[in-house]
Amino acid sequence: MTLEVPAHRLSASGKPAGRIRQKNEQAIIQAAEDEFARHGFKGTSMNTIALKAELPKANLHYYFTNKLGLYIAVLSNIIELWDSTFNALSVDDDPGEALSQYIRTKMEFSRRNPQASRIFAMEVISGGTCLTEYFSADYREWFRGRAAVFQAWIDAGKMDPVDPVHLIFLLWGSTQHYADFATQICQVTGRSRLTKQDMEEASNNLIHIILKGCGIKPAV
Amino acid sequence: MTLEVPAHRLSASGKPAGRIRQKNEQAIIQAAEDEFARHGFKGTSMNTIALKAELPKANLHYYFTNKLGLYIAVLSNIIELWDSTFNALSVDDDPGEALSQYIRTKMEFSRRNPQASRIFAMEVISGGTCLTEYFSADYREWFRGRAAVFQAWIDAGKMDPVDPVHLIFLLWGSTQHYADFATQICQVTGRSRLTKQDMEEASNNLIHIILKGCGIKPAV
DNA sequence: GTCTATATGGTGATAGAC
DNA sequence: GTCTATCACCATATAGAC
Repeated sequence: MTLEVPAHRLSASGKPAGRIRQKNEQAIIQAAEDEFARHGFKGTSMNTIALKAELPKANLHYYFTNKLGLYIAVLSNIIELWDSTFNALSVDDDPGEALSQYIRTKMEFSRRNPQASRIFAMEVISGGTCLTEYFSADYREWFRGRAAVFQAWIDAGKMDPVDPVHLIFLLWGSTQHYADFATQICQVTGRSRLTKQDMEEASNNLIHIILKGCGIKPAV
Repeated sequence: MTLEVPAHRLSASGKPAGRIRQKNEQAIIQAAEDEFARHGFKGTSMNTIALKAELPKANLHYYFTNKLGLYIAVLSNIIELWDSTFNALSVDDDPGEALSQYIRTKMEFSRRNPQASRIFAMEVISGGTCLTEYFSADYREWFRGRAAVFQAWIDAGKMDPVDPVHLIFLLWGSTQHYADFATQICQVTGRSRLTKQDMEEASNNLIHIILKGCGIKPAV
């Protein structure tokens, strides 16, 4: 369920990477995340990334061969974190408890890694051509497995018979909105940034509406 | 509540535009929408737009002076349509009726104008620097007015005391998700595109969960 | 392993012929 | 009003010195 790490991410010999390499690669990926989140793939220049990483431009090509390789490396870094929260949901959980926890975790993730969420969003919005490999048959299978958890809760009479697929989209859409559209949210609410408290209030509201809307008994 | 139309959108004399001009400008804006939605502002080249519009590249500069002017023209075209649906909500409406109608309208808009939604999304995600003028004090005032409608419904005991501001974000986020993340939705569900029927099912699910979640009596 | 210097092609924009 | 020809610049990428 992760993007395959491209061959050129390994050191030329195939041995584990050295200290300098690790440090430099990390600095480059960090800088690239900032730039890709703000300008997308095509809109980002290797030069800007190099300046931000405080490394010669040619080094980026040394570590990642080309721009696409760097972009894929950034994306795979992100996606590894991404689905893990959603994997925590299990048939045996209490729906109210599990969903509340999921929403809080996802919102906290949105608060701490807004750029990760934004890069993923921009990639999908612009057609997701770099993710075709990721959005494979495996991914569909994984998604069906996740939807099956909700179906099991429905069959057990623990929640209303809503469509599990659309419920997942509601969960994803409503939580990611706080990372991706933070600029708009700040503007209309007159804030300069979303605080931890803002996000907790948002979580509480989402939990109230979604749980009640699905006929789920709230967690105690 | 609309972006000011730049002076250069008027013909040089200030008179209404001629037929050829109107036709060419429309073709350019249409082509620009496609490209900006796929590659963002920086990632889009005037050349690509010109090729898609089947016009000489220099014509774009003739009609819109520069790239930013064209982008703003596209954005203002979009935003005019955008808020109009949300303005329809009024204190005197029945909440169940009005919200159901709003969700359906918004989803139908997402289905018919996915690119519009995506350009707006990418602009906001990447910082919204071109929208600072639009996200003005006026916009905050307008937003507060919209939130007040929900507050009035709450005060009248027609719905639960949820936070109106977060409810608006839930409405925006959950409906736009179907336009912006259509690629991901199609991949996980194994569809090639979202049909009218898909969107109606999605609307029904959203309406069920959100109305019930807010303690609103469903429309008859 | 690292970085300077450079090749090659695409970018936004414009001058000036029609 | 419209479009051809061209500018100055910046993009990605690489060759080769250290």
